Amino acid sequence: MTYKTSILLADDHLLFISGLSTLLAEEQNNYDIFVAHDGNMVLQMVSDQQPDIILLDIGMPGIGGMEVLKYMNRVYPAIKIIMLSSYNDAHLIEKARRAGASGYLLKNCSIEELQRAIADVMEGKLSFPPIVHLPEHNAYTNPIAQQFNLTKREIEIIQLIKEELTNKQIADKLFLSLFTVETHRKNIMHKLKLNSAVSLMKFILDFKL
Amino acid sequence: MTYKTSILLADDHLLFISGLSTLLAEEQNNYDIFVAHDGNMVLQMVSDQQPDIILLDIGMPGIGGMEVLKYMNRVYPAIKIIMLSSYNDAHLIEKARRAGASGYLLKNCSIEELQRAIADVMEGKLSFPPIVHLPEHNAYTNPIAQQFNLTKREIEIIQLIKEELTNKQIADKLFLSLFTVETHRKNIMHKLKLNSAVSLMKFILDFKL
DNA sequence: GGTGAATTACCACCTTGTTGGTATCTTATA
DNA sequence: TATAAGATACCAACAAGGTGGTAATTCACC
Repeated sequence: MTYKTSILLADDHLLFISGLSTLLAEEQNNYDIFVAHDGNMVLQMVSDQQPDIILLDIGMPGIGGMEVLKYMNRVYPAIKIIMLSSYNDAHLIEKARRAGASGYLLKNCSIEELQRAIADVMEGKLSFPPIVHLPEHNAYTNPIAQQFNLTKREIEIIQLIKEELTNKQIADKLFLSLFTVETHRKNIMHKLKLNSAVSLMKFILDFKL
Repeated sequence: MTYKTSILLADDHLLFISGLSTLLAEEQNNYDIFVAHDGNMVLQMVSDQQPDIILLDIGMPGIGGMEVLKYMNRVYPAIKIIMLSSYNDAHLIEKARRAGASGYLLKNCSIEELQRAIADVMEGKLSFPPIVHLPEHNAYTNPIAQQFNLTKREIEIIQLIKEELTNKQIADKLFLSLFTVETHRKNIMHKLKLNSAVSLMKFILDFKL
């Protein structure tokens, strides 16, 4: 009999782990699947079953995935951990890597990618998404900003408004006249069809400018 | 041959819908399963397949679940929609109900609950979680609000400030003197250690008051 | 019944932002 | 090179909010 890779699925969404365990159990590669739906249960299952790999939801309630990861890494360094997350966030990925994860998978990956990652990790490799320097959604490429025809300077000023600077402070920072900043602000307000500094702040935060 | 209930699974997490469709396909009750992983694909699949039921993730990126729900309800009123969500949030549940959903399921429900909900909805019933009046995290019980010793009235006024009302408008709405509102605002600013209306708005949004 | 917190109300002075103008200079581009 | 868009700068009148006061009334709670 061939060796079965034992996998612990840890995610608080029952539907997700039921589905995923069915899916994995169906595959010809044999897996032993265990499930846990909160941090405490993970700790329990790990000490009971000593799985090879844990697929660990990063966003579990209570003891979160990151905390479990750090704990596991300290107490069971032999167990490989692949973080599961909804977010393709370079920052999160880095955090997981530094905390000792063996991999990071997006929940919208395919089953093939999942199997590939499991296989890689079992061979001792790491499995992280390539650091894609996507056209990052900074303020300048923000679709909202484009939609409202905001200019570079206007967006720059919006960034400072977001930092709660007054027109005077912005003028000093950018070596501009107070009048100039007022003019820019006036134009911004027109373009966004707003009529108060407070509304502007709400707009900026709501639309993540 | 018995009639198969056709179900469209709409969720951006491929692993989730792969798993769930396997799980549902395995069940003795026969389902026809289709999947979609974004809002546009949902619209496409619905017009192609005319499913009986849509299991619709409330948090899809791009065109969100709520928007799809509203659209479906208008254009295909015969199709029943069960919202899938991670959040047991009375407010969200109410929103879904009012927008015409036939049900609301938590992603951490069991497969049995899912089947029960599908069956109920096919019979024309509604399937919503019991309205549990949990200690709701409204503005009044918000830990931040408590930490800063904000009074009921102050929180009430903060809610209106968040709606971009001016002091005058708040005074009219609450049948108070403008001076009174100014006083409340002054006290709020002191308690939060802020010094401008703009900073206050940022604080309110950042801390989700 | 007294105390303190909460709510209400007022005033004067100041700072900040809003609005609707005008006007010059630069820069990208057709 | 002509034109348009962008950035810069100024002004005046006005609106909104910020600050530091005072003070009366209500209401919960000891």
